[in-house]
Amino acid sequence: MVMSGRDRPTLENVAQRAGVSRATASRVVNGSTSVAPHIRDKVLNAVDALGYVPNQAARSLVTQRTDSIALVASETTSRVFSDDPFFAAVIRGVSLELEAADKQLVLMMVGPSGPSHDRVERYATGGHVDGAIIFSMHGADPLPERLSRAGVPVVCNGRLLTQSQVPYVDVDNEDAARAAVHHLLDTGRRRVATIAGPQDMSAGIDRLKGYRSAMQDASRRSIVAVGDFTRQSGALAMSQLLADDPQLDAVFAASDAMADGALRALRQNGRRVPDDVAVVGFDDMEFARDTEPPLTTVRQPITDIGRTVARQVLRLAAGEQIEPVLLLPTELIKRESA
Amino acid sequence: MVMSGRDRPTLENVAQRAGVSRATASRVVNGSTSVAPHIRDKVLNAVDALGYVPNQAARSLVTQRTDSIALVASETTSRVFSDDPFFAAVIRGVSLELEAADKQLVLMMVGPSGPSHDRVERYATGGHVDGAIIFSMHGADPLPERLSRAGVPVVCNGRLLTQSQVPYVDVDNEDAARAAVHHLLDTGRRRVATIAGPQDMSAGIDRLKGYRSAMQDASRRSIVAVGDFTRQSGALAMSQLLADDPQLDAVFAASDAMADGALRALRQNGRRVPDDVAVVGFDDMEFARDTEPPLTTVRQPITDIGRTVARQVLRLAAGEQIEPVLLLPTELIKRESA
DNA sequence: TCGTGTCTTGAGAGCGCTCTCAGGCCGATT
DNA sequence: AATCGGCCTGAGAGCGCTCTCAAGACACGA
Repeated sequence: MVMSGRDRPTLENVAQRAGVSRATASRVVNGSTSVAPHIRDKVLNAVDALGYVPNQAARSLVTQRTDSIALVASETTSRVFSDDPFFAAVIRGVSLELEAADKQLVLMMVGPSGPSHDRVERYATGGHVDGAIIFSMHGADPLPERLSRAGVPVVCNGRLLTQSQVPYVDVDNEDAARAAVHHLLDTGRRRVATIAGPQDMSAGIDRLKGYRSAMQDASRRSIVAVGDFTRQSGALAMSQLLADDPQLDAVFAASDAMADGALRALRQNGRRVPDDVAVVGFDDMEFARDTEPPLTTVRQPITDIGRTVARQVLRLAAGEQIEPVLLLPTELIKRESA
Repeated sequence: MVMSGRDRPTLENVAQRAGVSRATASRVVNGSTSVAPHIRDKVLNAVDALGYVPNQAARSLVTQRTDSIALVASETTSRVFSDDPFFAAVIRGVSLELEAADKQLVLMMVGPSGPSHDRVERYATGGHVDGAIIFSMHGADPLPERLSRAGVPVVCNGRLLTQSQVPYVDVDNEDAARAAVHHLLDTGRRRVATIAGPQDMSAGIDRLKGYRSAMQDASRRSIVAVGDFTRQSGALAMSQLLADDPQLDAVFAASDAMADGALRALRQNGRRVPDDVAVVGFDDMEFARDTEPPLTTVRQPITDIGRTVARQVLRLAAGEQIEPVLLLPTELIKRESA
């Protein structure tokens, strides 16, 4: 078995070439200020003459840090692996932030609480990472709490459904949904339905709650169908809603993908948008401005959520206190569908 | 700075508790067969009594392996971070395969040959990973070659545009495109246009080449517009094509997202699909069956590509010889758009 | 001139693990 | 009964790095 790194230069080599001790070479490499300039230069020269790169394993062994953060995502989540690019946007944000801090991103997918669950738990609690970001949890997943209890800095994306102190970053889903529904009501819609997200995820639950509360405020009856954030489920739910209440004149979908599916279903059922039925989505994904008609939707700053959650976990790993809950702002983007 | 793992049990502790030497404990943990069963049991008991998890850093230090593989993706790639879920599907495949081999996935995004490029290179050549998977490269990116030359096992997704021996996994884009165009011609279409992908990526180049070659075979003139794999670019390109040749009766788009954009543009220009214009896409993404009309498209096994590329890099890292080029099959999925 | 304090440098002890090597035990063979 | 061979086990040497601690160098004031 040929190892690529067998002949990689070590700090010892660098020190030798520079004519200093290993300790001094280490100081230079790690940017200590208390090294005489001319010695510093000698070491730096040696470093790039030899193409020296520190061995992370050796470093971790002594520092007890790994400089890497786990990003745990549920593989089954439709938001993660379907035609909803939510996942990519979050990763992007996380990645940007970690890169800036010179940390690595270790991606772990977990199935529905199967063996891969244990694997993640063992890996994370095993000190392989300095912290973990968990997102798109379904149901009352015990993972965040467990990791946290095991001493791993954990920050989640999205409110936890368990009783738990694990900090999280999210938008105010309930409030945002309420705003969307109010917009519909304010523009004269009477029979407003909703296509809710999965009811084992906080985003799904809270947006439905927001819808209900807004409808209650206006003394109107709720008309609900549940999807799973995908286009297909949106189309299906829309058909159901139409069957349930052919008179409905507006629908609030808990994701843009579902809203897009709904648009299709409406079209196929001969309804004009927004003339007959107004549609509001949620996310403001890129494709929302290209649907027919362009989608009025609740923008949430997905990449920012990724960045923020990463920043929080880094702070936590650095021993800082962080806010247990951080809610990022949303904004209703008015286009033509409502 | 409180470290979570400060008091984690070490192999020494396990050995002590089991009343054996550290060497024997190590043997058990690593599944060596030459350990007496009753001793083995004692050690295993100690392991889970203490909740022992091996320290990866220490292990790496001596084995010179890290058990992790880097997945390098170009951040600018529209396929990666737009409404095209290509990225997620590849990751999924890679992840599945690595998980099965108990390897970690380290995700690295690179911008357009900026500082992040060096970072990736340093990191990978620095022995932090056992291998690297590179995908969605733009232009003549020197990264794969450099890493490979530095002794890092590298496998790419997609043909390289540089002269290079770096192995890759892909589909036969040229051939697949040819098949798509032939289908159009065979069904009586005369003026077949194409919306090509970016011409600094092999997938873009090769699919265009396939289109051209099929058109030449049929002695027809090429009608070309170039997009960047996104919906928006597809819509734009379609409008251009329509302006260039109002008589066109078919279009082959190099991605489903662009095909979807094209469908929209066609609709907006009053063309019926497939009656006036037939449309064929490429990818067979999930949404392709829900477009209006459902999209005829070239299916490529994206998740499989991810799996395969992961498998190849693992083999390479294990010192095996691998095929320099591996082409996975495509299939023309006929739906209603053509 | 000598002592004191400050600053830079080097020596060396591990971090937790794997793996080689040698020793010990035991059954088998002559 | 003595010797041989095979199989387990333990001792110990590192892997490459960081960090503590002490020693050396130097400037300064008394």
